[in-house]
Amino acid sequence: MAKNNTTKQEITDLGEELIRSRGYSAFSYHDIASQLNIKNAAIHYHFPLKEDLGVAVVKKNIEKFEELLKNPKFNKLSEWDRLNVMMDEVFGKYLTQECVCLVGALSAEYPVLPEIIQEEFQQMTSKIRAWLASLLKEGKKKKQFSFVTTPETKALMILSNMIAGLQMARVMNRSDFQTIRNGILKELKTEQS
Amino acid sequence: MAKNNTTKQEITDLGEELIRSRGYSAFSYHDIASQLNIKNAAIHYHFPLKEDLGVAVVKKNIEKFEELLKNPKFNKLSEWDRLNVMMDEVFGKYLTQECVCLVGALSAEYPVLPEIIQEEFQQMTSKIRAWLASLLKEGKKKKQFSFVTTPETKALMILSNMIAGLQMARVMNRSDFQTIRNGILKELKTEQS
DNA sequence: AATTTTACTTACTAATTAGTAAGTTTGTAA
DNA sequence: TTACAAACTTACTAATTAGTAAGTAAAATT
Repeated sequence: MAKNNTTKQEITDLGEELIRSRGYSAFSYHDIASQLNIKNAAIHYHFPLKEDLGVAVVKKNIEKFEELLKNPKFNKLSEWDRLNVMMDEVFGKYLTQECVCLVGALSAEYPVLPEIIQEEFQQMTSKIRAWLASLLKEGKKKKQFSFVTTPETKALMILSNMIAGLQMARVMNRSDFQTIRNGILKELKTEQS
Repeated sequence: MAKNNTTKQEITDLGEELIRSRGYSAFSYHDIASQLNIKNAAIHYHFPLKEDLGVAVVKKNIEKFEELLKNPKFNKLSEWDRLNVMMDEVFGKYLTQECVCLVGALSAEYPVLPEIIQEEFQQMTSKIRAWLASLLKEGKKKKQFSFVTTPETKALMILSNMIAGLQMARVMNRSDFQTIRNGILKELKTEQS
């Protein structure tokens, strides 16, 4: 038929949304099929195994992240502004839906994920960590950021604030994420080494 | 038969471990039955619905937490030491297993939890948050802690560090949690208001 | 024009799942 | 000692699940 050459992408996008809202274990091919008005087997045509879809979702996020890092406009920004863009684009943007970030969704159910997803997911988190640590290091050198720990430790702390900030915002108040976000920025401004 | 009057408790304990390691959606009554050498229906005898077991697990944790808060020995400790005990008892103790804390496990799959579990879980998180905020407030007054945000914000930040710290430790390095823990303490020592 | 490939649908299977109904055995109370 | 209740097991059901095999229609290739 080939009436719709974007079905595969629609499946990937909805798959990601379902992973972020319900988790990898808790979403089913039927959820996707019914929402996209296609049949179960159509999803299996594009992604024979559920783990194939999972890997595609993680890979898509890695690519999106790497494109952001290569974006010249992004790289012209100050360290401070790049941190803000990261917080808003990679994490805060999911606040409007009842979603968490992909890192938060997948790390919570890490032991039950298929090995191939675990491996891809490790790649993703280590890339984000490494980038954030280098941003913090550079920003500290330029006196934009102030913090007392190593850049690697501060990167871990900010990342965990983002991840669980979204999770907690879903349980209690939507504003909890913004509260945490503002707290991070305030500390980066005022801490002393 | 009544040969074992602790079966119910064993089910609750294993249920909690499974929720923390695999998640609420991803564990089944069969997992419990096979590990405890009992039958499926034996679990349904004690907990007719899966959500009944979920609620029991959350309630058990609330009680454990409240008993800690009422413990005279615990209350004689300094704010600094109470924070350390909380970090180690409520969170860090699960590091040895491939588990996260209950807050991290349940908040990640919050939207798919039965309503009755959601409500009980909200109680739990708000109690922890409130207690931590008051500890930080008191500790700041006594010059034990130093931080630039409100105690409520700092409580949120430390909590999210604990929650996602355990999640990330499972994905990357076990030591990530300790790194975050030590970072929190270092910042509390050295930040300026 | 004939053939093959793409992108599906129809129709299914086998496994896993929460949950139930009807027993069975043991301990306890009358 | 009889009745009853507690704590199960046996044996099931209905629903959901990932995954498959075979067919079909349109599009691209030859």
